[in-house]
Amino acid sequence: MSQKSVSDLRIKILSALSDPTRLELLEYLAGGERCVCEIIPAFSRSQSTISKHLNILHENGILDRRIDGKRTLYRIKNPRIFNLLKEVDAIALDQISELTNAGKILEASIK
Amino acid sequence: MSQKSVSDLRIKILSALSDPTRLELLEYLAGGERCVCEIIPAFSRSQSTISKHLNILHENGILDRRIDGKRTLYRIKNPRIFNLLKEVDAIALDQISELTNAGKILEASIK
DNA sequence: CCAATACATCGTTTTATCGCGATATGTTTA
DNA sequence: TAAACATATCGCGATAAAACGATGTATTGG
Repeated sequence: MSQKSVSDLRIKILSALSDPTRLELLEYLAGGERCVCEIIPAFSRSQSTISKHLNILHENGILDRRIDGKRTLYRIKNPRIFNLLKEVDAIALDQISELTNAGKILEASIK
Repeated sequence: MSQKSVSDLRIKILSALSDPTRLELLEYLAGGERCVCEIIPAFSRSQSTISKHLNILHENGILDRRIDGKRTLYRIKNPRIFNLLKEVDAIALDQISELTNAGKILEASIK
């Protein structure tokens, strides 16, 4: 049995989210469950690449998978993931406004 | 000028956090500003490795750096980072209790 | 039951990341 | 100003991750 520790899971969750395509997939799936056949044409990546990214998100407990006939449907497993992403965005926005402020200060000091 | 977009920053922040040593560094720095000379002996990694990880956290806007004489001090730049980590932990804990529940269900079905 | 559809997986190439020792840089102390 | 100290950076080998086309595996419609 693969012993699960919070530390290991933390890294896995964060790594799973550290990829632009996977973040876009999550945003896309924020709209609800979707089959791979819908997802692929919505992205400018090969079928195998999308399949792999979906699988990574699934392996790391971010997405749930459900097979219906010849289709495979993916959905967000735990909506908490969006709280997490909101926190990331909050920090990103802080970083941007920090730069903006630095710009203003510089601008003011030039006058 | 390196155009900053929220999407880019998101990935950078998440990538910066996707490493066990860097997460440990953040936990260590939760105790407040520390100089590298204190940090290094607290970790079982080479000086160059720790220096690099600190630099990655700094480059990605997670840590602030301050030079005082021949020492360099690092500190958490934005305490929001801990909210982010709390959200990650919440998801990790959900994943663990999900497994625990699956175990209980299995256990019950055996009886 | 054969062809088509929907995905997953494999094998390969390219690119990034980790860790380390060695070396460079900058600061202070003697 | 030379030695010592504190830290960053370089260069490299090893490992992992990303992308893609090709191939494998179910499932279903005809």
